[in-house]
Amino acid sequence: MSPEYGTMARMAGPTRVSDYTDRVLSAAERIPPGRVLTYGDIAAGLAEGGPRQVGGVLSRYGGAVPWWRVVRADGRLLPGHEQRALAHYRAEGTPLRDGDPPRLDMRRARWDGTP
DNA sequence: CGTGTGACACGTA
DNA sequence: TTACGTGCCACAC
Repeated sequence: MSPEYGTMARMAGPTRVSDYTDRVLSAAERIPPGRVLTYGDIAAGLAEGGPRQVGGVLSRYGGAVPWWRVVRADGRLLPGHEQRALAHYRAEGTPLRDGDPPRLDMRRARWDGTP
């Protein structure tokens, strides 16, 4: 078992993280390996908040979930984490458009939501 | 209660 | 193709 992000997040302080944070992290966790969702996709799926809110949550709690599966709509890798993300993508077989710099092949990597 | 700030999205040049 | 402006929405000051 994979320890859940919530374990630490909820126990992190006197006041538990907002439900919104909970939902965002849950959404990120259910993205299958080899697939990705954009910040906007998650925001739309939650029907709450926007892409920037999702990004904000991931920036703070991303370390507890597969953050590399949540990407920008243009397919560019997260600045400052390109190598880390790339390693995961290659390991999971996530569709990439090799080049310089390498980018995600959003057309094929984007998860339609069906497991 | 106004202003600034983001791991964003999208249209336009 | 990249760069910039505008819209967006929750949150800290």
